Amino acid sequence: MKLDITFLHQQFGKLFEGHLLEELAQVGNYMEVEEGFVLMRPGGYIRSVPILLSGSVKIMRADADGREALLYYLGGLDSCAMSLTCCIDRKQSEITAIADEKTRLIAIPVEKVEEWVCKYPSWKHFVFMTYQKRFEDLLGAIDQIAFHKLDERLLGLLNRKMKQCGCTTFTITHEELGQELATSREVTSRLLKQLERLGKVKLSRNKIELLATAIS
DNA sequence: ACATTAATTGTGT
DNA sequence: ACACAATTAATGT
Repeated sequence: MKLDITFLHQQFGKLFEGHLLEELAQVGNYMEVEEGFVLMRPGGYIRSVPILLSGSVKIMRADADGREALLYYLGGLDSCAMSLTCCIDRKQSEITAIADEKTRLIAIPVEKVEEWVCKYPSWKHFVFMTYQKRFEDLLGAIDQIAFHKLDERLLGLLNRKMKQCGCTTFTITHEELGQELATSREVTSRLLKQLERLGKVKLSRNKIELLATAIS
C-alpha cells in the first residue's frame, strides 16, 4: 500500500510542513501488523524508524533474571526514541518491541531520519518531543525496577509477624499489608501473587499462609 | 436456597 | 495511581 499525501495531511498536517509531508509520502513505508507481531528484538539492527498511526506497541527490556521488564508503551502518533538513538550510531537494538494490538505505522529509512533533522525544523521538534515523552516514561519504569527489593521487605515482614504470633497464617488484607510497607494495595497484591507462584506463600481472602520454604 | 451488597483481590495501562 | 473486572464473604429474604 502506498502513502497518500492527502492521508498524511489529515494525520500530520498540524505537525509537519508541506515539503516534509511530500518526502514522507515518497520514502515512508506503510505497514499494518497484527497483535503479537515482533517489530524488534535485542541484537537486531535497526533499518527504519516507526511512527505509529494507530494501535500500540510494547517496548520491553530483558532484565537480569531474563524476564522482560516493560519500559513503556508507544501509542498515538508516537515514535520510538530507542530507534532514533540506535540508528544514528547504527547500533544494535537493546530492546524488544511487540505490537500490543493491531497497529498501523509508517516506517522511515534511517538515512532520511538524519537528513530531515537538519532540513526540517518541524521534524527536529518532533524528534525532541518523542525524546521528552520517552524520558518521562522511563522515569516511571525506574521506579518500578527500584521496587525489586520490596519483595524481600515483604518476606521479612511476614517472617516477623510469624515469630510474633507463633503461627504461620495471618488474617490480614493486602491493603493493611501495603500500609505497613508504605506502598499501594495493588503493588502488594502483585508481590504476594509472585510469592505464591514461587510457592513461598498461600493466599486466600483475608488470609496469608507462610509456607516452610519462605521461613528464614 | 437464592438474590443482593459489600469488601477484597486481580489485571491492564 | 487509577479504573475496572472478577472473586469471595456476609447478609437479608
